[in-house]
Formats: sequence, C-alpha cells, structure tokens
Amino acid sequence: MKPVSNATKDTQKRILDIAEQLLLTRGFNAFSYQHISSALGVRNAAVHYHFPRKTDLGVALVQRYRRRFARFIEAHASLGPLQQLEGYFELTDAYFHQDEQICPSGILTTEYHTLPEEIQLEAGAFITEMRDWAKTIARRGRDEGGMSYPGSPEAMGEVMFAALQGGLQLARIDAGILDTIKQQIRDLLKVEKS
Amino acid sequence: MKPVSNATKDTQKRILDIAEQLLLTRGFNAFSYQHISSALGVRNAAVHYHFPRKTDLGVALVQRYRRRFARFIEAHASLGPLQQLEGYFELTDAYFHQDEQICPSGILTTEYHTLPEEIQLEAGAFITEMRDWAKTIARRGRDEGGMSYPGSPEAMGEVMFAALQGGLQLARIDAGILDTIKQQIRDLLKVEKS
DNA sequence: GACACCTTACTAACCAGTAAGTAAAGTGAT
DNA sequence: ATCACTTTACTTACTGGTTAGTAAGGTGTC
Repeated sequence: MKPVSNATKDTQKRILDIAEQLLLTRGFNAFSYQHISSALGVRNAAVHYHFPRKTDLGVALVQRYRRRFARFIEAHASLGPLQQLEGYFELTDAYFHQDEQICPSGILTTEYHTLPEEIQLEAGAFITEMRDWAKTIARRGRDEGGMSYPGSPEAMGEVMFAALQGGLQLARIDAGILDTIKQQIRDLLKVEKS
Repeated sequence: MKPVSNATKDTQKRILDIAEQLLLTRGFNAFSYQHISSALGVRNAAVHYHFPRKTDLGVALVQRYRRRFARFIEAHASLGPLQQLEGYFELTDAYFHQDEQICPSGILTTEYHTLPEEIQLEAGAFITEMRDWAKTIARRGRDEGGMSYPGSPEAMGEVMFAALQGGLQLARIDAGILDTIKQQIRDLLKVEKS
C-alpha cells in the first residue's frame, strides 16, 4: 500500500473494486487473492505488491466505505428526512440489485470474530457512523418532517438499520422481502408512500 | 452418516454440538474439521467417518435446527401471542449470551452464495419456517392479543424477524443494541413492558 | 540509474477428503 | 460356551488443492 503514481492508483482502485464485489457477495473469508488477480488479469504477487497482507486490503476497503458514506451523507444533508429515508432505501436496493450484495455491516458483523483486529476496529467505527445516520433520519423526521412513531428516535433508528441489514440478507432467499420491509418501515414511521 | 449404535449417536451429537457452536460464532466457511476433531479429542478422519463431506455436516446441522425449532414452536403453541413474542426474545438473548452467537438465519443468508446447493435448500426451508412464526405472532397479536400496529401482520412479522437477525449481529459491536431493538419492537406493537 | 510495477518461483500452513489398517464389540452357528 | 466372522469406530498416513505471503529478478519510465 506504498505507491503514489497514477498507474498504481488505478490498479489499486481496480483491486478495491473487485475485492468489494467479492466481499459483499461472498464475505471476507470466502475470497482469496487468486480471485482478485485472475479477475484483474495479473499474477498473485501483483496484488500483494499493492496490499501486502489481506488485512491491509480489508482495512483499505472499510476505510473507502467510510469516505464514500461520508460523501453520501453530505450529498443528502440538505434534503428533508423523508427524502433522506428514500435515499437510504435506494442505497439498499442498489446493493441488492448488484448480484445480491448485502450491507457491508452485515458481512463485517457476521464474520466479526474471524476478522483481524485492525479490520474489527475500522468496522466498528464504520457501523457506528451508519447507525448514527439512521438515528438522525428518525430524529429529524419526528422533529421537522412528517414522521410519527412510538419510542425514541435512537431506538427507531436502530430498528430501521437492523431491519434493513437483515432484510438485505433475507432477500437472497426471497427477493420480495426487501420491498415489504421498506414499506413496513414507512408505515411504522407513518410516512406516505412516495 | 451411516451408523446406528449408541456410541456413534453420542459422538455424532457431540460433533454437531461443536459444529453448531463454530457455525454460529465463526460461520460455515471459517471452521474446519480440524477445529472439530481437536475440540472432540479425536483425529480428523474420525469426523469424516460420521460426516463424510462437510456438506453432509452442514445439512445435518440445519436439519437439526429445523427439528428443534419445530419443537420450540409446539412448546409455545398454547401460549398467547404476547408470551410467544417474549419467548422469541428469550431465544434471541440466549444466542447472544452464548459467546455472541448470531441467528443461524444470519449466517446462512450471509454466506448463502458460497454454500453447497444442498445446504442452500435446507436453509431456505428453515428460514421460511422461522419467518412464518414471526408472522403468526404478529397476526395472532392483532387478532387475539393486545397488539396494535400499522401495515399487515406479514409485513410486521418480516420486519420483526429481520430486525432481530440484524440486531444479533450488531450486538457484537454494541451489546446494548439488542435490548433497544426488543423494546422498540414492543413499542411498535403497542405492547406493555413485561 | 533509480524507482514503480510487475513476474516467476517458491514456502509453509491449512484445507477437505481418502485409503488402509486395527482394536473392540457384537453376531451367529455349532 | 466357544470359535469364526462381521461391523463399528476409530487411527495413521497420505493426496491434491488452495491459502496467504515472500524473495528475487525483469522491464519500462522518468
């Protein structure tokens, strides 16, 4: 993970793109450097040149998620909570429609006990950021927008996040489940269909 | 998986117990026959004697879950829906308190694309049975018991199941999340704290 | 000529799975 | 009741494949 040139940056990005796809479809333990190198058309050691240990690749992957998610939040910051909720739903749909990917949080927590500590730490921070966003939507929805629900915004945010994380996984068994859960969350928040 | 004697039955059971623990803490791809044999104090091939392929072990594991869950449902069949809900919550808590295990459905769906087809089929049936139970609680809760919520019982059941599946996974990052989610589900169902 | 970016070639560990052998327990005929 | 035979539940010893990771060398570019 040393280099600076443009060629390297491009290769690094392509490695991360392939690894991300593999992570969200197969999990961290179920993909290897061979999967990446053959998809990229290079030799095994070339991947190790850019990411010496698999742990480095995993950390880089989660860090990129965190940067991307921060941009996503910023891009949706000026919207109302109802639109933010729909943006969240669209993100969820996008995962599923791309080869039945699941939420990165779902992979990282499920494989948590088998992951290197460096990845665990990065994953914990990432997941906290995502949960916080769900809570923010619930809070703003009650304070400013047209949401009405029992319990605290924090608790409602946790349920929304957990239900969508679980829903993305269950959608692999029954594709319809995701739409059902999205609509039920709208109903629980007393939000009109959009 | 051929034998019938008592000694074999006992060894088989112990293999399944160890494998179950490993499955729910590490996942199917992250445990090996070595883990089992060393925990059991026998050689590798002894495990292969009872379960020739890892696929056989996986199928046996899910089938045992299905039998156990069927008994669980039957044991709770005569109870009211509010008590059934609390029984479901206790089951969830039991998983978490045993080495931060997660819901088998969470493992099986997350690793779904890497599992042998025989396990996928068994997993699909098992997960359908669990989802159906959650829906039954929601339906009976509305029809007979003291539950009140927007949307259909089916949709509410899916959200409950998905939220608890996700919640068990997220509890590895933040142990408090599980209690928060359980209470919020009670609130969403307009159930009094028990 | 130094450095970035790769390749070839390798290691040691681990994986699922198998073949052959063995001790002990059970079974059946006499 | 004993002997012959079979079966059960393993063991030792192995195979072929995959894993992450490394060391050394080559090639093109600045």
